[in-house]
Amino acid sequence: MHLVVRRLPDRRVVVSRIHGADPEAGPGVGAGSGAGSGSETVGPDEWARFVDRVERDEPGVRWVWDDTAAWYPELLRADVRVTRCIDLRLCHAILRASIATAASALASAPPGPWDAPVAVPRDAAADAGALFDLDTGPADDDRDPVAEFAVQRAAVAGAAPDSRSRLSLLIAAESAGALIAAEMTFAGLPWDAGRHDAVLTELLGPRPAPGARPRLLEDALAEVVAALDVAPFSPESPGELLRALQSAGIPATSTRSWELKQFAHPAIEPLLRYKKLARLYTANGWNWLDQWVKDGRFRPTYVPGGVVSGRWASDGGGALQLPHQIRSAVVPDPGWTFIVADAAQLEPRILAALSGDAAMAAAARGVDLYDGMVAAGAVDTRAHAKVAMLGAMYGATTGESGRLLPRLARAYPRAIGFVEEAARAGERGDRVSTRLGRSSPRPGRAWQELQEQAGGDTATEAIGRRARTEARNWGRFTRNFVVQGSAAEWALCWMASLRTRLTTLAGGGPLTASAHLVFFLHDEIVVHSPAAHAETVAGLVIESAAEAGRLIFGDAPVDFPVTTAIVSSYDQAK
DNA sequence: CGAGTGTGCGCC
DNA sequence: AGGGCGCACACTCG
Repeated sequence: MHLVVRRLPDRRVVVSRIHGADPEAGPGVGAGSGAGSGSETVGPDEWARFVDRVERDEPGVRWVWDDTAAWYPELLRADVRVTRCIDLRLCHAILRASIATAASALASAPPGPWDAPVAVPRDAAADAGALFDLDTGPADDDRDPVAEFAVQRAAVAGAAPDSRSRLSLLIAAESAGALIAAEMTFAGLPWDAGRHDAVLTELLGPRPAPGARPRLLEDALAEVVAALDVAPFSPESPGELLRALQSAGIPATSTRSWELKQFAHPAIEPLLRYKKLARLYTANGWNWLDQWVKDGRFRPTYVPGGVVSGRWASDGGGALQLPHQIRSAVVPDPGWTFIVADAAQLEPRILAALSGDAAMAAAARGVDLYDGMVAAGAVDTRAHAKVAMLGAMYGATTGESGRLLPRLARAYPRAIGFVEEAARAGERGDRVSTRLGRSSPRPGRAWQELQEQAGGDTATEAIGRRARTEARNWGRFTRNFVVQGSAAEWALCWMASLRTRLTTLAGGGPLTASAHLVFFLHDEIVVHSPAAHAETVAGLVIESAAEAGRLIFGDAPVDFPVTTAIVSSYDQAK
């Protein structure tokens, strides 16, 4: 297996793999003939050194490859960093679905090898030869990255002028995100297993034998059984639990905690305690620790673009759902510290900027947007401001949030009108787009058929009701999509800007020898940094947030303040 | 017995 | 309630 390197204008370097017979006799770098003119081949043993040399000799180089997750971990293990890349797989997905490139050849082509998900070994780090042994996913022979890159550039070039610049930014940001995701997995989140064990022991009792319940869980269950005056049962089974509750006269219809909370019965408190502790035990207990924390690091796989809105997903260990209960186990190395930063009220600020609502932008001028709304007299309390805004962005129609909406719409007609319009578009079956041009998917076949049926002559009352419900459901999705997705773009730009600044600060050397990102959670980041650089890094985090706002919204008068905390464990932030 | 679905709950 | 996820477990189905 050899690697083919082809150079394009503008310091683009396209890399791909060749299967089958070697185009060159020996390893090393040579002028290739087998892979076409103007290309070089690089032997697998030379690959990391080759990239390192090009990065040094040709500043500003942008690597173009099919899938960052398949190329970059190998380089990181060799202490080689990449400054910029284009991740063709991620960008293909964006451009194929974007309304702004709907007329392109890329969008109108039938599904091809670039539409298939690429399987990457789950634990690439444990499998040193992974890069050269991939035998899953589409054959590389079917995926010519040079041709794909040309098709993608043509798609962007064919878009309307302001879409063009936004899509270019989106593509760069998405690709930078892929680099960051690989780097965060490589670095890992520093994790103190001893502290984690201490938290578990305090809350649950000592680690039980396999199959047994922890002592404090057992105690809570005994209290539940006594209070209900029933025979012992297994609360993990919703059926058994429901029967036990009902036999004690509690008219529960489900076993959800929020429903059980409303019943005044002595069994409820220990039952809720049981559920809380059981959750900790099963989701983030000793088994989780054994499985996910190795050598003082938690290394989840991040999945850039894993959510349709452009948010990241994660794979393994529930990285994006780390409960606050165990964040005290996230501890920096000796002599190092964490900078934890959080974008304050990101989504409502994004909405203010998206909609150009001057009144909401004014409320967003201060540190706390919700306080700003109260100060402007739009709502009476901060709690009301928050619940009303969240309701507006999520599409709440009833309850407190629904009642506050008219007031909000009077004070901020452009902002509320913006999300309402996104909802109407979804209800019609239209697609919507984020600020930079990521578009929502079309509703499914069943949805469209239902709407058509409801519009026909033979539609029954029941069909009409179902169609309207489904239309409103899809409208809530598109309503939220524009805000959530644009916020995800802001966060990508924030991280990408910060990554560049941290690289400059480091001035070279291995990734983990200087300040580096170790965690990302939608609107929050954690940097692991030598203690001496903490204040500097905090400053870079704030600069990067300002740059993200400028990149995406230009001179729109909306601030994106971030709170930064320099802490010696993750739970100390906020 | 394994695969798929539903429930409940953690995070934003 | 109302958007987006991942994961563990119970349960169902073939």
